[in-house]
Amino acid sequence: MQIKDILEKAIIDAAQSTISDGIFKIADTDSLPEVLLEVPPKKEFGDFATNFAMQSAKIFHNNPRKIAEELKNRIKLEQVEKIEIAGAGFLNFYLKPTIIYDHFREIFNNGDNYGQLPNKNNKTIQIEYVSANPTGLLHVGHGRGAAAGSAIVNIMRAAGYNIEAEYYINDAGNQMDKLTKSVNARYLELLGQKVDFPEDGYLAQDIIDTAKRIIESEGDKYLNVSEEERMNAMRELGYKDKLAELKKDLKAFRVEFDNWFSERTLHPAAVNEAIDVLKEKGIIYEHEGALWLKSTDYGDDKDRVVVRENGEPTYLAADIAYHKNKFERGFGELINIWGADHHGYVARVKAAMSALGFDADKLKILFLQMVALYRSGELVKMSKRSGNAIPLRELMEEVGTDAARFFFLMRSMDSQLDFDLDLAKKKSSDNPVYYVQYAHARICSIFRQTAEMNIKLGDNPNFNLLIHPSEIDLINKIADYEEEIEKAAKEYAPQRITRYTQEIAALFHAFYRDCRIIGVESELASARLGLIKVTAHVIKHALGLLGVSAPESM
RNA sequence: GCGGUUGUAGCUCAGUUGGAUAGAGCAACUGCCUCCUAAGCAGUAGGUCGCGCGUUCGAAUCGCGCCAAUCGCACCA
Repeated sequence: MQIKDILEKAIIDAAQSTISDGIFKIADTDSLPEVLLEVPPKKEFGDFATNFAMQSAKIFHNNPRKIAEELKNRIKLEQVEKIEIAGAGFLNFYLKPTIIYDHFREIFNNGDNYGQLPNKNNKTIQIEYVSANPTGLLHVGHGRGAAAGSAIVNIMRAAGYNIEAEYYINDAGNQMDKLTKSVNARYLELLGQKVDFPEDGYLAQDIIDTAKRIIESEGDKYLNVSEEERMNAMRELGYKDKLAELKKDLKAFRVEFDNWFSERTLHPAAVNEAIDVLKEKGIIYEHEGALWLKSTDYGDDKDRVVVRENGEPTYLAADIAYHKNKFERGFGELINIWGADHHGYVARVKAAMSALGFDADKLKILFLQMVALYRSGELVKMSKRSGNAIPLRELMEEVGTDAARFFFLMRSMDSQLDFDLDLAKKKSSDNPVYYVQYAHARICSIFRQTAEMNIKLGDNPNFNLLIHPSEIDLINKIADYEEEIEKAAKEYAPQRITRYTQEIAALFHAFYRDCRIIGVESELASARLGLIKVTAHVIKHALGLLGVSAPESM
């Protein structure tokens, strides 16, 4: 049982005993507030604090300090050195120092497993993210989604959730037609034919690269076939090439998926079936030759077309079929990560799911605000090379995968992100990613040297020797780690972990200043080696959740 | 016009069931390498938490109104 749970229980028991002793009276309908234990903002306020007395002032009809006094007198725990009443009625708990050492010893003995919480045995949660069209390169906006999604997947798995990561490939519909026409035009052009480039085609350089690769592998054999045959070939070859490029970039960016779901598999059967079910339920109607979803019945601003006048299903129709499919796969929860520019789309998808009889609340849509790149203080809008939105691979080349991921994960998802390219490239403590990585490298360096000097960690270091404030701070930070993972998972907030890595690195650097390992007597050296061993593990583990490497030397 | 997000130190931002003197990094200024990596550490300074009203013992946090930035409001995806 964790010390927090012990304190919580003791507080509740004390509160209940004040009632049974007749000190305070409460109405039958009242229930005790939840005990909120927090680490106080200042060290002087103890190891844990609760505002329970203030929270219960109302139902006890008494002032918080009086209540706190009664609670204080009833809580007797061997782990607690003293309890103080402070401020408006805070109860501050000061633990016996041995408690933190006992806890730290457990962490130490847990070794590399620290940071992996027990499996929650939940129904698998599906997280769908990136899902960029296979018609061009991933750009930095996709990069932020990729970093956030993969970090959330990692964090939730560490928190003990069962997770399946999925990529939805929009390999059907309009944009594939545009891709086909564009690749076709570039193919012919590169082989010396005169072509009119399609008006709505994709102009970027990467399409030319795709056409080049097709020529490399297939040669000019599609020059002398029918238009139809060539277009079919261009569609499949172009698609294959684009998808391969996407996967290449994602892999380089340390992003992995358990499942790649092709939109094509929904056409036409699943799409038709979804529409038929909606028709049966009477939420589809015909108007001006098109089929409309009556999404206004479910809170949408207006009704939406699902089948166009020309008989083609809209993107929404496929998306309804896709989400229906997801619900039918029986996940406990469905999480989508979308760009902020898609927020207007939520109401209609949820409307369709509700109409189909699913619990739309199970579908959780997280939004990512936009990314703006800055170089020398100036907003960078376009890639010089491609003339288009900045490709993720250019960012990776410029600042590296570690810095790109770390910077993407520094801010909460619903803050717009200003990405400072100059800062991300700096090799100094100004650059937060180096700052954290350096802490890890420093520890590894100490281990290399102590190994040479035959300073031993041993199996059972005496951690009670770690009494310097810098040591205590570091121990406490380490002890917080699993709770931080839990919170980050619950709030889908990877930036909490990013922040945590910066904080623990700062505490380690302070420790490094104050506490030497080489040159102190061996029992103390051993305890300190134990402390930094766990520190290194936690930093590496936390960076791992973010998809950032932890180098052993820099 | 309607909707989402944002507004906290000069800059970039943390700060969730409402709690103690609102935090960090950068930039600025001042110090610290005969000593395990100075890619580091310590200190100083910096605030009407966008504005107003309300709820509360207590509000950066909750409610309402306003202002500003941004993204959206397709038979595009």
